[in-house]
Amino acid sequence: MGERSILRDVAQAAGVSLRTASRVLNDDPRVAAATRERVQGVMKDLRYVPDLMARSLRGGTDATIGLVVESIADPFFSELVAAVESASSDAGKSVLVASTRADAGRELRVVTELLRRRVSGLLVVPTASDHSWLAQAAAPLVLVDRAAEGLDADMVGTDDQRAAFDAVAHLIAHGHRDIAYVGDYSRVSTSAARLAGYREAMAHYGLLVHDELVHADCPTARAASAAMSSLLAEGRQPTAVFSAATRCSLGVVPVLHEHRRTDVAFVGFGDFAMADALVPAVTVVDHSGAAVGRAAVARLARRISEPALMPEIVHVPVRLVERGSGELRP
Amino acid sequence: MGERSILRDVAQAAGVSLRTASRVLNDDPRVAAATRERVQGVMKDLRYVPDLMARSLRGGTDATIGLVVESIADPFFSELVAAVESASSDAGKSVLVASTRADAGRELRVVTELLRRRVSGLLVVPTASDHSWLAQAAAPLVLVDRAAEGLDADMVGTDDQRAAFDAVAHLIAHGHRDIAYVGDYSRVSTSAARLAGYREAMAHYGLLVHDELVHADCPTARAASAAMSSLLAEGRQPTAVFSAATRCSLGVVPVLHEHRRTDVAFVGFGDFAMADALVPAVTVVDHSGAAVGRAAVARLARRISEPALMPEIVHVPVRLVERGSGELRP
DNA sequence: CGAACGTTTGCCATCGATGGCAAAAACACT
DNA sequence: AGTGTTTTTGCCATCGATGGCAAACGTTCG
Repeated sequence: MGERSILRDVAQAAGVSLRTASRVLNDDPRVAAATRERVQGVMKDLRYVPDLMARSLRGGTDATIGLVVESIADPFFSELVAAVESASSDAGKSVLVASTRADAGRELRVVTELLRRRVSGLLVVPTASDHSWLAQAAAPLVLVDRAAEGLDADMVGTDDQRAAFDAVAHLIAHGHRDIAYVGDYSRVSTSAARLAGYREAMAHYGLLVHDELVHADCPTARAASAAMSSLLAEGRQPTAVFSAATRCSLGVVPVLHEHRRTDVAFVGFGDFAMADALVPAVTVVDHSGAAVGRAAVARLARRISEPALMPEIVHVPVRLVERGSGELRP
Repeated sequence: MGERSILRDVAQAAGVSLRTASRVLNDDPRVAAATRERVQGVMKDLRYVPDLMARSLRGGTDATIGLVVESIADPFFSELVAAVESASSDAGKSVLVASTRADAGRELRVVTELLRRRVSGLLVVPTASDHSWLAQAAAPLVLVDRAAEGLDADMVGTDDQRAAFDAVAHLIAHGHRDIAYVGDYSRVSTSAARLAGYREAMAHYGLLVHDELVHADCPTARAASAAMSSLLAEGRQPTAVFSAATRCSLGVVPVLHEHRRTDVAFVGFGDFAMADALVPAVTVVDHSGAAVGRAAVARLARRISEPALMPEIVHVPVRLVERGSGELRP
């Protein structure tokens, strides 16, 4: 429970001025080798630990980055948070997390709060709505996973449309023509892009999109289950299904198993826990939060050091993990 | 864009002293109503936002809490992080997250880093190893999920042994006698407690534990899969399985399905995404990170306001979610 | 030996907000 | 009006570290 010692104590004990002690702390070369060693010795003895608050106040910026996501518990975002924390920590920065709960008001509040902390940079997964106010933010900013309306800033994410295109093209290449789509509402911009990719692939290979096979109204696993059940129960039967979100896959896949319709080909957007243990193992687009998180941290570091950079869109490559379910033939 | 304004600017513009402006900011009653209004008006006009670094430096403590977990991406921990962020945010505190990657050295580093930030409190999921050094920590501390060796501090978590006991007793009540155990190594203290609960239940109901049915060596889903496969392939056949971790369940359940042995009863420790969509739906001990997180934040708040409190162990109740797989009879 | 130079070191102000204390103002009352 | 009391306000120091500048030191050279 020893009193925590400050730089003044160190300086005093070493018989030097505060300024010199500070120099030693910051590896300033303008310190005689002997003095440096003496001071460092004292620092060890007193178990001196620099106070980051003081440094941040003086320096005008804190060695933390703020990360704002929609929901921390979501598998994709939790991977993202983990990767961001890991990469930042390696770069000597701590991470402040905050969630918006998909609420624009709350988003404004948490971002403001982070700015008050003088974070050295911000990573934000924008919630759908106007974000021009973010342009005022006095901190380097990188958008993650999706672009923000009314805001020209760096964006690191996946090329959703292209990834969806590839996934659907994969199914088409295996002979499927009646391919169902199950995904979230199109007002979520990433969902819209994935649906566009689906349509683009169908069109590109000269296939007709049957609207009854398109369910772009499943925000939850439960909704996706219902959608899949109804697809199997009536109307034109799909020989393959493309699920545009992990949440949806978690609803669709069990239904296929339950109805013993594992003959229906399946490709999901986003990996999930049991995917490779099921029979057949589930083919997915490897939409990993980890890769996006790492790339976002890298881009933010770049923007911090070179603030004048033109805003840029960075697309993290995704790959199709072929495990069986996506390679079934009709 | 616009220069960020500081309290001095506000004071100047309102024609009052810095101290008075500060009083207005902190709702100090010793300010005339008229003055207060004038100052508040100026604050609005200048879009004044107080600097938290300065406040923290002066106050000696920052309105953040530090959260240290083993791995952020793990489903249990990500729920925990989400709940902690949510509860803290409601209490006006930000959250700094850090992960230990199950490395004692890294744990020491990240905790030290958080202390340098003068967090107002620490929530730590200790990695197995001696933690007496944490007693020196100059910040209120609450351990989460498990106790730490050599450290007498608050602990908020589940009563693992009891929950495991109940789960196994549930299987026994449904007529099972040959109950297999699949779980992580016993050097993880929570795993040890769960195994103890299993043994206790068996003993309590006069059943013999067959060592060949006990697999306490599965740190991953893959290992659990292998364990389950070998259980089904040879030797004494279990009529029920108790999986002591979500990770393990994610390995065991697919194997049961793959071998079409869904007649084997199953109870898992920890809920997971597909559990209620499978057939039969999976009975689990609802070991939710959310509840633990909320309780931990509450306890930390209490400890911050009353530092002299005796350390205490808080057990968050868990309940058995009966969905079908655990109610099968032999 | 003193000038001129480079190397070390130290003093003071600063970042932005808050706490202690005292001064000023406002009010009550004899 | 004068004194006492309460309210309202302001000055200054402080939290801990760092930057600018100047002073002290040591060295080399004319």
